Amino acid sequence: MSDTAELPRQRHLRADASRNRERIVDAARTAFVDHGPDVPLDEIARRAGVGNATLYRHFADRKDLIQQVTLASMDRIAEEAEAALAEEEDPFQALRRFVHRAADERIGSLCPLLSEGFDKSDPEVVRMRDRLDAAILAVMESARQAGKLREDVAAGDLMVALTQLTRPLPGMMCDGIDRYVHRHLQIFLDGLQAPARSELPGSPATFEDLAQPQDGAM
Amino acid sequence: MSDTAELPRQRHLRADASRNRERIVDAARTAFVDHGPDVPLDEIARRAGVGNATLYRHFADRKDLIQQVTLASMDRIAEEAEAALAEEEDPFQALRRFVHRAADERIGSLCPLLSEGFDKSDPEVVRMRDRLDAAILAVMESARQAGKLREDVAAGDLMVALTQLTRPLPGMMCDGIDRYVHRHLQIFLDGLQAPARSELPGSPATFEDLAQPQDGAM
Amino acid sequence: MSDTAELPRQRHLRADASRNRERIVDAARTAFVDHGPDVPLDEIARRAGVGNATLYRHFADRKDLIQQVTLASMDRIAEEAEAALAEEEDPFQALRRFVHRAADERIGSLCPLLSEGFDKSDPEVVRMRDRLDAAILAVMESARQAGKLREDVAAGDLMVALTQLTRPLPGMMCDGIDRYVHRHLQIFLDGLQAPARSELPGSPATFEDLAQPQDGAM
Amino acid sequence: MSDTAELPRQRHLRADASRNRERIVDAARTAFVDHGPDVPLDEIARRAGVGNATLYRHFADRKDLIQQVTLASMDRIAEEAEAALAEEEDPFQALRRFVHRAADERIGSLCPLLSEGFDKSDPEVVRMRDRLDAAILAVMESARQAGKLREDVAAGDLMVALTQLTRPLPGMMCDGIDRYVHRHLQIFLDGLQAPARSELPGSPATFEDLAQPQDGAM
DNA sequence: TATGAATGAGTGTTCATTCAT
DNA sequence: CATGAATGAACACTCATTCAT
Repeated sequence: MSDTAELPRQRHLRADASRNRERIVDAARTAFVDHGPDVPLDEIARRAGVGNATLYRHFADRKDLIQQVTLASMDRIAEEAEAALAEEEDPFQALRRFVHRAADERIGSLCPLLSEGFDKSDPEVVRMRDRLDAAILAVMESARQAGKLREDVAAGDLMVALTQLTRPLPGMMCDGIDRYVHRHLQIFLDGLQAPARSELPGSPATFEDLAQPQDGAM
Repeated sequence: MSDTAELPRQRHLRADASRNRERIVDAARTAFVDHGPDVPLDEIARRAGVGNATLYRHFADRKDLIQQVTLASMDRIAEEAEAALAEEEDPFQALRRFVHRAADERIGSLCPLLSEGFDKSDPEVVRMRDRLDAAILAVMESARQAGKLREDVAAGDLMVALTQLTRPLPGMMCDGIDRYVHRHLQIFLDGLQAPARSELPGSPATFEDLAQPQDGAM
Repeated sequence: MSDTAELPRQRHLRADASRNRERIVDAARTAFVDHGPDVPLDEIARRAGVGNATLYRHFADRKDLIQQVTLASMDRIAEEAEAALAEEEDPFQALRRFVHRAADERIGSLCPLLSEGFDKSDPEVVRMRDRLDAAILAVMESARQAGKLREDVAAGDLMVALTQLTRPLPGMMCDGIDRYVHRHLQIFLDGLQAPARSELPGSPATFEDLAQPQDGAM
Repeated sequence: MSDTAELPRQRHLRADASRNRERIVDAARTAFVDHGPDVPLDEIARRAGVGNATLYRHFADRKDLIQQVTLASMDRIAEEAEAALAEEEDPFQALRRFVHRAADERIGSLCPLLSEGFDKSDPEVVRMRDRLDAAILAVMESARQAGKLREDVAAGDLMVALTQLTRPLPGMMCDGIDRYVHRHLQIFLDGLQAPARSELPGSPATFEDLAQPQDGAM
């Protein structure tokens, strides 16, 4: 009935069960942001106000939970990219807006989780990645067409740098790092602007590159 | 016989004990880089080829080990900064060189460790931080004097961004992230160049700011 | 017998969980008696027939377990004192009965545990101590009124001596010390009888004195 | 102090070695008194001002050290008994004096150590026990002959009670228990005086009984 | 279905004892 | 002979995951 059709894991989910699932995902994101990726699952369950076993009813294990949380985050970020492209007149300004909004989504505390044992072959993941890839590519391509974005960077470069620059420092309150995040992103964006002020080593990293564990490219 | 007067923890350290200490510190740095800051200490001991208790003879606990490893790394990085300033003609090129060399030192996998329960009042730490601060400030000031470095950034900005951009993604082979690190640093450096292409939010972060847990500045 | 409502730690405790808790407390008391206060908690769990983590679900740490075991023991001993006073005609005989019954409760292996890191400010402990204090005082006062108990002793004296004389010798089978316990208590009781046969050094120790870590009195 | 010829462990012991041995035994006794029988051997070595390995050169293991410390203590106590008998006119006063002096020797913190894995067949132990037995028996017999000591107690009773009443409470500073020790011993001695005020359960425990691990007697 | 409870495997840390200088 | 160093075997405690109500 409601538009949960976007993540139709289980077809017929009881109303309270569906609500529990939502709460767990939200609690997990918050917990990851606050205490890092090793936060006890019991803590997440506690924050969500459910028993620990309920968490396991919805998510097979920690990896699965991370997967779902990450998907939800990617969904939001893709929306940000799409909105930025649609609403901003200046293409490079759209890129700036997207980047800063993604930072506010705490993308840094979630995307690193991608790397652990993340199942990149999961169809859900593939679908979401493609969507996000497309959205970001669109923003970048628009800026590039306008001559505002340097030529030697690709979407993968942006995502990795964005992720890294917004990662919480372990043990440091999020407010600690937050003070710097937007400054550094702004500097990085300045570096992305055309004309390029230096030559980059290596080759542009596309989104697909992120999925490949091993790469000999240089 | 000039002893290693630089870190005179214990006066008379037996030759083999000293060798073990070195091996543990080395193994720890490698292990932190490979598996993150939560790597089991037993794993570190195993890599160092010593028993676990030997590790505890040299380092009171995980925090202490991190402290020592970090100090060793800061030492190396300070040297890099000093050497870059002394040997490079172009002041901004000195900054570039320092940043890329620091990345090769895996600074990203060590300095974040600063944030956890790091004892910032430790005299050794204070001394090393001051030295590193001075070295980086000298590089930056030189570049600034030459009109190559934007005005609205300070040493703390550089250190945090450098740290973040070089952090290993947990679980990802180091080679994975390494592919991007130097590209991103180069972009960031481009963003640092004068003239500034945008206005930065917040205020420049000095080295001292990094030591303060709570800051209301924005 | 005290009703179980006296220790309503958790409101709704599942039947099996409650049974486990009981078994752990019992196993702990036995283990403390058999192997002293440093017996591995795993051993206690093993005796109770539960996993080690189950023990930690019920008791935060060793201190907590000791606290609970001690409380249970104090409860039983207080009952003994109350019963002795109520049922024995001869007041000094009531004292003798209480002392010997307390010995059978293995009080010696538990009350010493009071001294370590025992949280004397715990409301449960305070309440129980006050109850035990009142019960013993009543017995002693009754005997004193009858002119059977020497004047220069207080409840603290009795408790400490009772505790010491009934402590198990580490490593000695309990039966080893048991052979002597009741003999020695009987002798001690004889020494407590009025008229006093000698003058005691120091001053009577009240129950409150036992709670004070430091005392200059002599 | 008895001449050192009594403990001719090693025939030709270098002067400094002999001094070290003494210091270790002394440190061990103090450490046992202060921190209980589980005090780390390194702590004892530290107090003695020697390396830990030196301790192992003199004593095979913890058990051996305990054995030697106990022997030294028994030696002192035997002397006290002999001196009391020789110097006091009133036989029961001799008993009182011996008991209080033995308490000052912290016998309680050492004799319990007898029970653990104590090698009772060690000739040294047998010899010392016989000597101590004889000394105490002499004191008691003297008092009994004078009609001052009740008939139904033996030397083993006295030693066990004396040990128990002078044991330090774990974790409680020694001064804590010290306040009570002499009071309780005095009461116990009063209970020992003839005429007996009650009938004792069981049978008198001789010194030999203490050596038997298993006893069905009652 | 949701839940509290149970559990075993894992980690940090200590300590008795052995080794090498 | 004396010592600092090394070590493996504990033990306390945690947590992801499974079980039973």
